[in-house]
Amino acid sequence: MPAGGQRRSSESVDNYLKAILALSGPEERRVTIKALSEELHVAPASVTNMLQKLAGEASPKVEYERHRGVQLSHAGKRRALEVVRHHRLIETFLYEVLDYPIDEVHEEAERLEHFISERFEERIAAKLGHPKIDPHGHSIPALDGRMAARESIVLAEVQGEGTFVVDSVSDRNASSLRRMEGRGVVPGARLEVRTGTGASSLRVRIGRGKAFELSREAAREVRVARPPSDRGTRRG
Amino acid sequence: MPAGGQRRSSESVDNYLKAILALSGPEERRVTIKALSEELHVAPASVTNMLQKLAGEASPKVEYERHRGVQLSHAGKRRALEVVRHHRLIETFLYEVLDYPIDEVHEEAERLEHFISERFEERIAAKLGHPKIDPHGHSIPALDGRMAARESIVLAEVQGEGTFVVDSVSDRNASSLRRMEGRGVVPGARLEVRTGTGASSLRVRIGRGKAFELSREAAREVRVARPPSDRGTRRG
DNA sequence: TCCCTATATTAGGTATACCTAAATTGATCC
DNA sequence: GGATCAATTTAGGTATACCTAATATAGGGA
Repeated sequence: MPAGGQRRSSESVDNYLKAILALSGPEERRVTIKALSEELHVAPASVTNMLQKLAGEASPKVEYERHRGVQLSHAGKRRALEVVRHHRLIETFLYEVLDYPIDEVHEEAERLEHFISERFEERIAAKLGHPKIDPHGHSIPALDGRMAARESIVLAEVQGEGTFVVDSVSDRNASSLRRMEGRGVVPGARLEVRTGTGASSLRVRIGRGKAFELSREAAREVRVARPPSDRGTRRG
Repeated sequence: MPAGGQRRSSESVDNYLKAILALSGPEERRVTIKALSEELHVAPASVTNMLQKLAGEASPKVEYERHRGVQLSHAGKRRALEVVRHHRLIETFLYEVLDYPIDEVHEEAERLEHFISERFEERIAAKLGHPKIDPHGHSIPALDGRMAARESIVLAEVQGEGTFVVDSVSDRNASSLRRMEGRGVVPGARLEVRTGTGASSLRVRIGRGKAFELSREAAREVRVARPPSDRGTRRG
């Protein structure tokens, strides 16, 4: 037997499942080998191998057809959501209970998510009051895998002007995350887009603060929603 | 590269180092392949292989000579103590902060000890007020590897009668640990040995409770110390 | 001293999960 | 309808960490 991370349904497998879940989006499109290869920083050949293995198991975690990409099976989606639940609960726990800086939360969770027990999961959830949202603004899947759908759009894609509420900030890039926090771009903050059309950067304002520039690049990390008062209105 | 538990100084290697540390005792005797094989539930041949690998590294973690057993090198001891520190801090944290039952703490710590970051270690230590003892009564090594020496003896080896303080209860056997807790055999408890000579069981009493029988087998899991008031006296 | 046995070692294999290089496929472009 | 090319797949290899079976060795007892 290998290293030890194995008998426990495998860190690698978990990462493939999570990546497929993330890349297939809410519409659950098929995911290509290339996309997975880039997401996971693994050679395409290795991805093919792994998918063939996962598709050939007793209860397959993916549906895979040569040259046609993959989709999660029911079992695969279940496991992927469980790992996402772990990840987001751990992030919340590190942030709320252990006072981690927001930008260090992701990396630790990325490792620990594979190794915590059901009991650990249950205990931190209880300690946190069964949170539904993590510190980045992402929904935490429930125990049964259900997850609140969020209606939000990528800030970089906002056209024209408008007022929004910050929905989430991606945890993938620690330094960007740190800068966002420094500028008050945190979930729940009121965000006003001043000028957005076409330009390579957006001019935005947080609450009543001073307006500042945000590159489209950086704005790709942020999702925003219409403020509650704005229901049904369309302006952008 | 293998599963993922590898780039991080390896779960397996950590477990070998911990086992050598535990088996070599305070006198740091050489440890045999057989002892390690039994401790780790791994075939003797596998142990030999691993030790040869560890001894042949750039900065070797063990000193190994064919047919003469192993000892930890300075680096190896350092790492082993770091893992023990992780283990005991995690146990304390699970018990104190997450309200784990005492008998579930070990298994979870056994897994997580390999994967937490320095930051995590530092945060839980701070949260707990830099504890020196874990919930089983074991000393927690300091950051620099120093560990308070404890003067205690195995309860099973007590001859005659006497009054003691429970020093520690082994975490290796969950069900035994649970029973001990049920009877009040927990670190710090006052324990009186009523009759002990030769018999296959001991008659003991906790505090002012009712006396009960404890098999020598079970008593091997418990370490006791002379009560503070009893310094210098010898009775057993 | 020599043998015998427990202990240890070597030799050869397995599975996971990665890699590179070579071969194949499918889709598009002319 | 065939060529071209990017994407994918196959083939063959690496490292870790296990395993079993076969072999070697050390140290005690006759």
